[in-house]
Amino acid sequence: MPELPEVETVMRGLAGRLEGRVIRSADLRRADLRWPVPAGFAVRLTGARVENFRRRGKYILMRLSGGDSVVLHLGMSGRINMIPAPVANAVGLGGAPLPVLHEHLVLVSEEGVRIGFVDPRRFGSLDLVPTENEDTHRLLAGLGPEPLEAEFDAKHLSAALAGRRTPIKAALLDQGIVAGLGNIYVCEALFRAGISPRRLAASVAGARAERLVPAIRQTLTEAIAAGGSSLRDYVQPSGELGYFQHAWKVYGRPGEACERCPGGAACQGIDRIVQSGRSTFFCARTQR
DNA sequence: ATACGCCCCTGGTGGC
DNA sequence: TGCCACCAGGGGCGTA
Repeated sequence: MPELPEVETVMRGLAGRLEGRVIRSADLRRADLRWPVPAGFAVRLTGARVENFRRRGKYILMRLSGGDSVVLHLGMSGRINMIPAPVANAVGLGGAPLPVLHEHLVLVSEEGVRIGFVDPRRFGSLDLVPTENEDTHRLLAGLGPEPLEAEFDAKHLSAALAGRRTPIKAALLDQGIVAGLGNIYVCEALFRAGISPRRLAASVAGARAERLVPAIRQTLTEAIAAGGSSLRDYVQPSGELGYFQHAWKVYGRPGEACERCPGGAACQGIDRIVQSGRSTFFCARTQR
């Protein structure tokens, strides 16, 4: 599921409820995620105060008093369930909370806010790293620049793509080139930039990179403003749906006319192809 | 160094 | 109704 806009939305939701709060209990129910969750994980969280959050690419970092940062990745199917503190003396129908399938970590704050990390496919991960060394964590060390920061510009992108003989689609999915893009937003950004996903990455350096950088920025910024895209299982921590999926211009819309092809005979509609095993959606007429 | 399959895992959907 | 193939927002790893 989650690409940069969804991860950002999840992080903001967590920050709103947890920042400055103390974790009363941490219950790790499964440790066999993408990688084994380290021994003692839950103990290190229990009693710690949540200082603040940071997002790096698709990773959420939760900084704790005591010097640890939790490194959370949502994988393909990860999400956060957040239940506000129960009203005093409230009696639920039937009492006991419904068991949540695939809920691997449950945190309860001192105020009684309940945070659940749910991840059916278990491609997500949980780890700890000293806050002062966050960026040296093995999963973060190789990440490219943040696409919404100033450091990400056409000059940097051109340099990163130089000599790359792989399709631009694959290059943009490479988190070492730029951090946070996934299958949906790469398709959308390439459409906006008018660049074919099949074009060799090296040939995007230059004028096309000048178009691609703002296209990526705009796509991500608009998606964050919409609360991300809700597909299948993605919801904001509050349970609200993101609505950016309604703004997709090519992703998931094979056969439809693209908005830049007003019904002309030259337009064959939005194409779906497979690149490195994953679906790519694009307009063959307007993306070159 | 780069690039491409394969694999990890569960669940939903659509065809027969 | 049942079964099965295929698809899904990620990404590390082994191999060529």
